[in-house]
Amino acid sequence: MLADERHQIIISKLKQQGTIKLTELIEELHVSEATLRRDLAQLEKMKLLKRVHGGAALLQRKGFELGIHEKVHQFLAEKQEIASMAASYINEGDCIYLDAGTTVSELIPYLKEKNVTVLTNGLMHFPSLAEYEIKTMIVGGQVKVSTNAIIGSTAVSFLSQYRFDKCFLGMNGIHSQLGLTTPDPEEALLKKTAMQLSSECYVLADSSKLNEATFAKVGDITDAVIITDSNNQSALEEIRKNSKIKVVTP
Amino acid sequence: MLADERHQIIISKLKQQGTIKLTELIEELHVSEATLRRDLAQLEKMKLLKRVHGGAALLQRKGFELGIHEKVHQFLAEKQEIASMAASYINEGDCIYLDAGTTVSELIPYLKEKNVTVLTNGLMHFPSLAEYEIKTMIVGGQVKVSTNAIIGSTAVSFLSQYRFDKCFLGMNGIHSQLGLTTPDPEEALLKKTAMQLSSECYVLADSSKLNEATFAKVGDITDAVIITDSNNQSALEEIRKNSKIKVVTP
DNA sequence: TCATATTCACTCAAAAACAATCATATTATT
DNA sequence: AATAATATGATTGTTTTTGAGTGAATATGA
Repeated sequence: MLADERHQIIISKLKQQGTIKLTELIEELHVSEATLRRDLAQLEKMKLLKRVHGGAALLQRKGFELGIHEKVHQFLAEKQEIASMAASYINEGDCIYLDAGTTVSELIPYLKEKNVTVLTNGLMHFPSLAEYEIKTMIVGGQVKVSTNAIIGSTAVSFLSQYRFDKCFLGMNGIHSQLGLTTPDPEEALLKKTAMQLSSECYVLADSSKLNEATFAKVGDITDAVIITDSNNQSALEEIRKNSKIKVVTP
Repeated sequence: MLADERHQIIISKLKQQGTIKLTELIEELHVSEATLRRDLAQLEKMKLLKRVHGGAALLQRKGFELGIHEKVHQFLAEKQEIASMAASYINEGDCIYLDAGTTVSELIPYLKEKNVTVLTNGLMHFPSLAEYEIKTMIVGGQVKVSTNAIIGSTAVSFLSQYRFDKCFLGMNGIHSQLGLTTPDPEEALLKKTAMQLSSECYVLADSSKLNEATFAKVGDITDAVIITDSNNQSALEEIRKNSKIKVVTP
């Protein structure tokens, strides 16, 4: 077995389970302990993992991938369905704004064939955008570490130099009376700005966000097309009355 | 069997399995080891695969993690020494600009205790900056996928809204007559802009860059303090004459 | 705290893979 | 057909990878 192959297996197993024992790897790959140790040492040097006593662990940097591990898998199926529907609204050559957030992330795989230009404030989207070779611009400004989003007044004024065919936003609260809300006022302002600059606005949110409200208001529910799933029928009916809402069916 | 035929088989098998062993190919194609080695060397040169010990692997240029890593390890010890010296020039509370590039990356661990504010155009720095919880701003603009750097006119005009105490730049060529150079004119322009906006400029480059020149000129060697290692004495003497150069000793 | 059991880092020798060279075979050109 | 250009295969010595053995370092449980 090639060393490179071993490395790939180690990394993929790590990503699956978060940590891995040396003994486990010995059994599975049928190579000596010394070799595996060398492999781990190399991979550590490449900053692909961190060695711990007895094996290795993912290095959870607060950069690109953090938080993802907990959040990303929640409602993953729903998020993918939602993203798939959202993608159907995109036309060839559109210029679109992608908000930070995990639901919006799921939209990226659909973008390649649409040949779009993307502006985003979500640093976590970048690896994926690069993978699909999508023409990308990044909003300049201050980085909010906890969400890997770029926010602040600089970001707002940067954003206002552009116009978009469509914007795709994540949202924490969608309420029939209280409108679209998100906890951080800075983020709210950026979302609001993006909406004003876009011909069409889409809010992507799983149904757990329906009939919820958080601190800072972004806009009214009529300001955007809301795309969500059907796992929260009671809330859906409430909101359906007076909004442009699209519901994906599983 | 035609050479071209072999090449196609190699590539298709690679795409199937991700990696391939040389011994495997020998058995399957019934040609000598030497020939296959030559084949792999050629295909590698055409960037259709990457040779690894024992065979070959697909080169995954996807996103971040790989591709860069080959470079990361070259001269790593030197880069760390250089970064360490560069760090000694930083004062508490400085506002600094960090250029994209692997050498500059090594500077980041030293920044935490200095309590600096960082503006950078290097997306690859972000995970590390986040890890050390450094106050960070990102330059807005177009992303150049191959280097994960933000460049272009937007980036330049974004940059010019700021002033820095120090800037730390990577550089591809440092030549006593031809000055500081880098292959991409867009990147050169951004570096140049950063230098004009900074009170003090530092160029971080291992000694393999000395007495080399590439396409686009950034400035003269007197425009910045050059920090390099001592592994290229002949080039050092040439440059030492008329520049502010600092040499780290291993 | 101590004793025990893992786990670790290091060295060394064997094996595998490597690059370089040269002789031979194949193909192209005149 | 003769020659040149290229591709191939065998041989060589060198480098890299590997696995086993050793003692030191670290965790675990009494």
